[in-house]
Amino acid sequence: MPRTSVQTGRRQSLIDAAILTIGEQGSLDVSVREIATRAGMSTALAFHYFGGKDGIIIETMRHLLREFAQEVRAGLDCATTPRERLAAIVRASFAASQFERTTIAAWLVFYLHAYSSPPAARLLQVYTRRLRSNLVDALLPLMDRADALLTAEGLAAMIDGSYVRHALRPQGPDAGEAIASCMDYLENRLARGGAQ
Amino acid sequence: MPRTSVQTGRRQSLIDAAILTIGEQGSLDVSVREIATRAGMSTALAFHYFGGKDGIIIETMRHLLREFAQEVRAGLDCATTPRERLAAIVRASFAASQFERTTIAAWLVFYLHAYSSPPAARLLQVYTRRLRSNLVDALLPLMDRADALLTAEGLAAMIDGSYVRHALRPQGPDAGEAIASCMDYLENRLARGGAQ
Amino acid sequence: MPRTSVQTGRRQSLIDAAILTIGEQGSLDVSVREIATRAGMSTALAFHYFGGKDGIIIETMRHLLREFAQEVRAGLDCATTPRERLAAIVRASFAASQFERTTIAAWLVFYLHAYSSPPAARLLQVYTRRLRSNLVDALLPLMDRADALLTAEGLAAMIDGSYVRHALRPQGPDAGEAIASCMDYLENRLARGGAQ
Amino acid sequence: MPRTSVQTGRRQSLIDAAILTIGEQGSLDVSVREIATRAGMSTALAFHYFGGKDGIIIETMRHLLREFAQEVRAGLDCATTPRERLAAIVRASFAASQFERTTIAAWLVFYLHAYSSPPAARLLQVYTRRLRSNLVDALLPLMDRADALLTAEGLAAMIDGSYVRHALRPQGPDAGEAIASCMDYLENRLARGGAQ
DNA sequence: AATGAATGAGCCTTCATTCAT
DNA sequence: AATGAATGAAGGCTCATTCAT
Repeated sequence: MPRTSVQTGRRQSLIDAAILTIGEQGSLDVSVREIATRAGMSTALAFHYFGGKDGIIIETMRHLLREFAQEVRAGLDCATTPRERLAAIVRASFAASQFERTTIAAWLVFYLHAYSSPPAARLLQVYTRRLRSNLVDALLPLMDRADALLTAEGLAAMIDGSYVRHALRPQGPDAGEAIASCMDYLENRLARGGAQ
Repeated sequence: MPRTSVQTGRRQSLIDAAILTIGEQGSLDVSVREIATRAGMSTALAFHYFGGKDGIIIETMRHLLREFAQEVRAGLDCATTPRERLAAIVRASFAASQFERTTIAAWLVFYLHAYSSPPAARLLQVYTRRLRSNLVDALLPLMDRADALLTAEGLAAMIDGSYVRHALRPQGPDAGEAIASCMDYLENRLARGGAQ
Repeated sequence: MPRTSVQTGRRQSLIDAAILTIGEQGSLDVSVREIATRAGMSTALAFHYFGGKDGIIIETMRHLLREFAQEVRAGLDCATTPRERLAAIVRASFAASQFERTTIAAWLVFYLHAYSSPPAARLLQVYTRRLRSNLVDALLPLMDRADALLTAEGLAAMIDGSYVRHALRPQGPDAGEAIASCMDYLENRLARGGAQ
Repeated sequence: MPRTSVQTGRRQSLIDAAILTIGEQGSLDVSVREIATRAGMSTALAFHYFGGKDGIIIETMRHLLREFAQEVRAGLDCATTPRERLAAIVRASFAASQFERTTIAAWLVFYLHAYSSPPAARLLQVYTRRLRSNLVDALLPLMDRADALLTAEGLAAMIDGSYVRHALRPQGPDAGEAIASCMDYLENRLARGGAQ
């Protein structure tokens, strides 16, 4: 049977609450009770919807990844030149929906979680690979394959590093600076032809 | 009274076990019991030495940071030119003692922990600032102040990003590649004068 | 929402078990586990209902005080003359529901607990004051205010003292003797007009 | 071998610390560590001297009882008439060395402890009986045996009750009032011949 | 659909106690 | 005599999870 709209709404509330709670705490060591309370429902209902804490975690992760993927797709749809495509991917990474203190922390938590949880690792890998192939595809018209691979890896590292560092800044994250850093890296790679 | 050598040894065992356990689990949500058992002592003794779980965590963090600082200092002592100084810092970041799967994960865990724990945040900031000033000092002979600040931030992001990404790779981290990436970033910044 | 009858029953079971356990042990140093087991429920459920050990203690104390207050009220309702009112209060103090070895010990434990626990002290004071004003009110028709205050205090001391002493007697407490002692004190005060 | 004076001093320090700690806490649920620390020695030394927590408790109790017995004996030595003997016993009960907030609480704690600890009960009974026979002996010249027994019991209850009640008063205990209450009780019994 | 009741497991922590020095 | 090291046991409490309603 199809999910009722009420169910969809409840599920979404719970995922939102999970991101918030996990992000604030900077850890998965949060109780289902707290998440459920925040989402305005009983613990038992959260279990009913997601089957368990693991379900909540995986579903929350999936939500974050899906949102990011949409952001990327939307950006790519409006881009025509390779450079525009690259800029779109970078911009998507720091889009408003993602680049907020709490959400950043949640991202990092999931990164770490994937480190020891196979299902989480699988989930993350799917998106990681897709992003990587997006980057390489956009770079191939601009350089040879070897350079493209290195540049993609470097850019991805730059993006992730900016994520981590901005999350830590007391003054809060700044998407503009992060994007500028990444694009600067990219421009330098393009200008120098990746000569190492 | 001075710490006896047996106490020092026990404390170190426990810190090592903590890094291992936290790193493997990718989380601070590990029991003191597991850490203590791994270190070959009773839970109660761990409390006797560290006062509590928080004490263990903070002390473990301090150990990691101190070890990194030593690595940096050792590298800087052998460096003469600015470029060598920069390379030394980068290399220290991926030194063998740090850049191992488990240790990397522990680093990230502490990063996240600082996110919600003031004492951890203070501790981390001390080292973060020192590293930053090391980078800027080494860059100032090579470019103007504004560029130096941007480059330092970018290089730090590149280092952290490489950390995160290498931790996730199924094939395990590769210090050589990470160092190459960071040095490439640096060279490009130097060559182009940071023109954005 | 109103407390379900099952909840009320469970709560009462736990309070009864608490009185028993605390009374037998003569101390608050009893484990929640023991109380809960005796009440036929899990430790976790005890926490669910009472929020913690403190909650159990305070609620148990409240129960004891409430029961005593009811006993007093019931006695006063049947009394018409001042002397009858005084006798009623004395009798209530040694009523069957209160004057049993275990319960007496529990009373003393709570007395002592109030000594170092502000919430317990507050709770106890409310009842102490009410009892005192009951005594003084009943005495005022029989003597002047100054004497009434002294007599009330003396009678209260006599009641408490009988409590303590009877609790200690190997042969167990004897309500009749205790009541006789207290009434004798009272009669002497009335006969001599409290001349000191 | 005889106890060295150093040992005697240490033991006394520990007993004093025990009275203080137990009295403040209003409970035997205090750690040996706290007592020992307060007495300025290590936990292990406390064990060395007293054999265990039980030893500390019993010895502390014994100290309190002995001190009280001395106070009584000293008072009786100066008394010549039966009335003076009775007054001496009452006064000893509220002597400065005993009637202080902390000490009172400690007394009550031990009373309760005797409730469930045979050794403590035995100890207490010895003194209880001696006090009782002191009272009866002093009363026999003034009334017949039956009345003397009742009066002794009543006076003892009055003393204990005053103890309990004064310990609880926020304004602190007042020895003068307590003594007056007890002597008033006694005078009334003597005047009326204990006619019940 | 939704929730309170209920619990076993586990965690952090403290404690009384012993032992080697 | 005196102490730090060391531990098994126990306690209060929380949590993920199930179940009956």
